[in-house]
Amino acid sequence: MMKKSKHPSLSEVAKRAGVGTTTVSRVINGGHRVDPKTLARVLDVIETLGYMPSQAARTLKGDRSGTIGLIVPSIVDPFFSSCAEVVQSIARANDSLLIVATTQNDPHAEVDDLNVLIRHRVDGLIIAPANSQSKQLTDILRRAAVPVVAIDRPLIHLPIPSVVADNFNGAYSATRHLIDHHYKRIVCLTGETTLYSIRERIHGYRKAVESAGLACILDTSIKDYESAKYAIESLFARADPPDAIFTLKNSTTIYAFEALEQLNIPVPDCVALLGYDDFELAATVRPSITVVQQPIEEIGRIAAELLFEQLLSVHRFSWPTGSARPQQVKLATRLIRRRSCGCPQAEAKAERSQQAGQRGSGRVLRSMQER
Amino acid sequence: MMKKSKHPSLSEVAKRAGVGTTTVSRVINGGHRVDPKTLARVLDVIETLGYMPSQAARTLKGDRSGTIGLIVPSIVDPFFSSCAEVVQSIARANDSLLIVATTQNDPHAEVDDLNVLIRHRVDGLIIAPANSQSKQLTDILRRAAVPVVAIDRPLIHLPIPSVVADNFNGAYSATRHLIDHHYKRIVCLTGETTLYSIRERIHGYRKAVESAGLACILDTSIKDYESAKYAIESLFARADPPDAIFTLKNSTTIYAFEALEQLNIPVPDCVALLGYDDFELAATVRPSITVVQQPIEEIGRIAAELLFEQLLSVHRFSWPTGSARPQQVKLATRLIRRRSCGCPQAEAKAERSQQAGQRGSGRVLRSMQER
DNA sequence: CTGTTAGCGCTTTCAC
DNA sequence: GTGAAAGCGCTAACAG
Repeated sequence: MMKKSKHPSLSEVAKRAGVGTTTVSRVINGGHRVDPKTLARVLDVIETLGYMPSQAARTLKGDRSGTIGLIVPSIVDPFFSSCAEVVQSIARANDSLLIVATTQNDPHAEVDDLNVLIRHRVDGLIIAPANSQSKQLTDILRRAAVPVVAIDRPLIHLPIPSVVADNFNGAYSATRHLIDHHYKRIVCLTGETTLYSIRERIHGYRKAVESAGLACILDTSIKDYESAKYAIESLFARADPPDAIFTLKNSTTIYAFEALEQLNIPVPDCVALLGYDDFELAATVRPSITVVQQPIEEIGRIAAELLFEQLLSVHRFSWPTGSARPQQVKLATRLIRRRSCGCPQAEAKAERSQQAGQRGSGRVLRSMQER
Repeated sequence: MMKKSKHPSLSEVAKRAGVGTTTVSRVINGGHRVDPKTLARVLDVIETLGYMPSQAARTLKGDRSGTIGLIVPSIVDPFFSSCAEVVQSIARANDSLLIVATTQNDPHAEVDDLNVLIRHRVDGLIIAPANSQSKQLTDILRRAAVPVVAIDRPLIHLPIPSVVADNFNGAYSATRHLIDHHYKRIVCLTGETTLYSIRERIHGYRKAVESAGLACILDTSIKDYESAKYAIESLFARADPPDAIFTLKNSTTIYAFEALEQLNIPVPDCVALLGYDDFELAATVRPSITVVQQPIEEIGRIAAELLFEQLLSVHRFSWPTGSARPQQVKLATRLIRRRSCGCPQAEAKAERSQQAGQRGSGRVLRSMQER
């Protein structure tokens, strides 16, 4: 004979304990104002039955669902998995579960994910929008009236807070660094030019080279190792090969590094390499790679904190105090100087402690507020 | 005047459309057996109101919650984030959301997470248990009667399916490979010896060295770069330094690699290095690192498929057909020969295509079934 | 084809 | 301290 149903319900507990449902409810919510003897008995029944309150019922009753959603392009991408980890831990600290949905930067998938999450009545949402100006996305968000924080890429057309890195200045000062090294032909390699972050970086690069009177050599065709190798090969086949390469994305940096090695083009002697976004082995490969480091965990942490701030205030007041809320947080990046740009070798030991020490040191650059 | 409530309900839609709730319900569930004109009207109202059915209500009503849980040590760990990504995509294909919870291998956190997920009535669960033989964990799982699949580490004391890599043979043949290179003093470096996977690898290593009549030199103290460096330093300060190092974990491999470089111990000339678990730049660093590659995505994919198989069959029958279900899937690993073990350099181009080609080629070694 | 109705499991007045 | 009862939003019998 098998027990058909799945989970015991509160009323079953009440029955078995010989009390009313109210009492059981009180017990599982802290056990205040319950007679110690009753309390003990109810707890005992709960234990025996293995009772677990149904979040579905609670949610239906009007409570929060106890979940927040995270919509990102990918979860294998170290940038977003780091964010996810931080967000998850903050969610846990706020008694919430994290639902992760990935979009591969496909606006269609993004809208789908968003709708599903709304059906699930997530209490809040953190999203790295594939398209910063998607009308459809903002429409849904506006209607759902669910607290949202955008990360990595702001969401325009809508007064919602966002936490992003200062892509423009990160790229600008990186390029400046190359210029200071007296490189004259600095090429910029990238792909995914539809993304806000990449665009900002391109602007930073362009601003730097142009104001230095240098040529803006931009190749936006990099999609994989093959295209990177092809691009580099072509560049070096020309009469005026570049003397520095600035890659705007983690994977592009790696592709370029491998291609240069494959093509026997010495770095930094023949060409310098500087990448946007740090990665685990950037200091270990030879030559070590100079990069623009983003305060990834800070982004996740601040976004999550901003979100739960909203959640709590929404709980208290029906609408947040008149104070300006939608903050646009922009975090400073750091240039990590290693060998590939031509800088003298940093002592590895030093870099290690340096890396450890700067954890979570991303500073808030600007924190404008406006409705 | 601000609208107080949040989401419109089905009955509001019904009222506005001048129909009964059943009709609306039918509409949002495919719109079958509904008069086209009524259908259109209802859809219109839904559109206007921005109505989104409440999953909470559906779940309460007895439907599946449309969520599955994933409990892993960490989400930044490439191994688990890869699993997560695959699982998420399969979940989506089955109209389910993925809730991710991380434990940092802390059994306490694990139990907490599990309980919360059960409260949320996840339809199924994929878990990489911190402790394969946790009584508490198995008790909860048994009672909750929620479909579960274990990954990376099996869950004993309970007849649930698991999908793991063949750690023993992976480590065994890796060690054999070093032995075939005529190394005589093969040291094994690791930490986290409480984990099933690590233990299996140690067994594989031990079996190989012992049956070859070599010494078993095991250092289980590696926790970070410092400890790795210290261990290696100590080993080489001895009269009989090792001529090969076998690291059992991704991070350990990297620490060892960096420490060797730091200590100016040439690889593979002075000492060979072989690591368990492949990583992105293993082929790019110099020397490139020979590793045991695990079929990570396969693990995630098979686990998710196994899980949804259970979910579907549970739906049909109240209990799965008498056939043996709890499969213990063990997937073969591959030894990727690169330079650090002393093998001649593989042509990089070849490795690239090789890597691409072998994606998802993890073969099922054994697939035993037993109640 | 369509409406009425009875709960799903829980919280929450409001009485006792 | 405690219980009875009214829903939260939805689905699924049952009637029509």
